[in-house]
Amino acid sequence: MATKRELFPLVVVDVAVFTIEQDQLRALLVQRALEPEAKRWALPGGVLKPDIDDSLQAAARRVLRTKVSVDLPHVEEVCTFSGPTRDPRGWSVAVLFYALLPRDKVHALVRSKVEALKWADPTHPISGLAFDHGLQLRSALHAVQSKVEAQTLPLHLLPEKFTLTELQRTCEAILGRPLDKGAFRRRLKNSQELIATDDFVRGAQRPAQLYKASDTFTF
Amino acid sequence: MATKRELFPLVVVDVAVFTIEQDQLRALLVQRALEPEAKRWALPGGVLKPDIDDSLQAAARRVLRTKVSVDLPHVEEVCTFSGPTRDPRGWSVAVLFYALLPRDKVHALVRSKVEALKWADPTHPISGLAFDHGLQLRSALHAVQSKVEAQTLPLHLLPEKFTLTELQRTCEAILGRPLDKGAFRRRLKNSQELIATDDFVRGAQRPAQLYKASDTFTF
DNA sequence: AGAATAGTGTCTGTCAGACAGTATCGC
DNA sequence: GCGATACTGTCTGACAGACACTATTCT
Repeated sequence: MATKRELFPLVVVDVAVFTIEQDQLRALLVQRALEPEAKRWALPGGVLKPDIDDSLQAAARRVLRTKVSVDLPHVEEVCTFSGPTRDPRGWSVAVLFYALLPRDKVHALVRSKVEALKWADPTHPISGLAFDHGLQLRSALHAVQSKVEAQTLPLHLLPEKFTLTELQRTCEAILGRPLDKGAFRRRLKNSQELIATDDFVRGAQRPAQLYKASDTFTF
Repeated sequence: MATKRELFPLVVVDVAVFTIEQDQLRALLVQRALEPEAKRWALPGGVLKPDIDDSLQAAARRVLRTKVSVDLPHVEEVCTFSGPTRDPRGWSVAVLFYALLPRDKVHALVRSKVEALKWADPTHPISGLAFDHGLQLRSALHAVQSKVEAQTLPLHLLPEKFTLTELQRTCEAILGRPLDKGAFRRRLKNSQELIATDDFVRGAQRPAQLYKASDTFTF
């Protein structure tokens, strides 16, 4: 006798939220409050609600608003994970997204409907996550790394204005390897992606010029 | 009053099948036999069947077996299309894949459960396709072009053994621009992706050496 | 021989990595 | 002045595009 589950798969969205803390790349994990997989750490995710979501991407943004009270405009699809056994509730499709949280908004997150939040280091595998979220996190990391490797600037991880050194540290944190300062700055000068502002950061040494994204920039 | 459709989205897979005909890139279209959008041209696609599919990718391969009687081992996910209005049946998720059909197997296709088949030129937009398949086809084309632009060889479009000139013509058809012969061949010599065979093509002029994919090659 | 296609060699511009050098701050 | 960080200039090697050149076949 066929149940509804055998005719209609469960559709969920999961989101890997990345940020930068102390020049290190971090990924957001939430501790699940409800079954299945209650109490286990997982990527924030939720079941698609066709009655209130206008698209899968909108569902991903709703999940972030609901679980950590943050609205991130830039949410990108990575790929899907599917099959009869990845979720104990039955045949499921998980659509994975990633989002970048600006470094200066890390402490704006508020947990809601989850037991706890934490930031983990995604650059080496994390075991024990719920469902196939360990695999999903690796896929999301790879997607972000490919994007930066392909010369895209991860400006959404930075405040509105930032120094070139901060941007370089951010790229290095994502890629997991050092970049040459001269080559990095030369590339940015030649591209039209950044606009130099008149502001400078006055710290303990020589002031650094602040830059911002050009109007034409899109991640 | 909520219907089932408002709680469970329809999940479908669509596949853009590419091949090479007379040194031109072609995409497979099928004429739909059933409502909705009966009689209109579309990408081959079908509803996910959780009771017989082990994954979305397996569903995509099943669709190709069912509709055009071909089993293609290399089916890659592109992205998803979703929303309440893209399919008249209600809120739907379409997962788009692309597949490459070897040039020498173009005539192995047999229509089944569709009115007709045809090969279209995907390099300029095709209007009038069912659902959002015009948009999907553009996305799939872009995915294949990006892959080849990123130095991946589209060997699945060629017979098992092929000449370097044939490979170059194939890449040119996908990218829509000419490639330099010297640079193209130099790159292949330096990479370890191809193996030279002892066979030659004897045609109307100087024989050309045949190559095959190296064992380590993966698309 | 001539046409046609296969295949090679060479020049050059571009660009990234390496790294040394200069500039400007706080102390 | 000195340390620290910001920023620039230059050398070099890798590589892609351009293109001319040679090689081998058929007619």
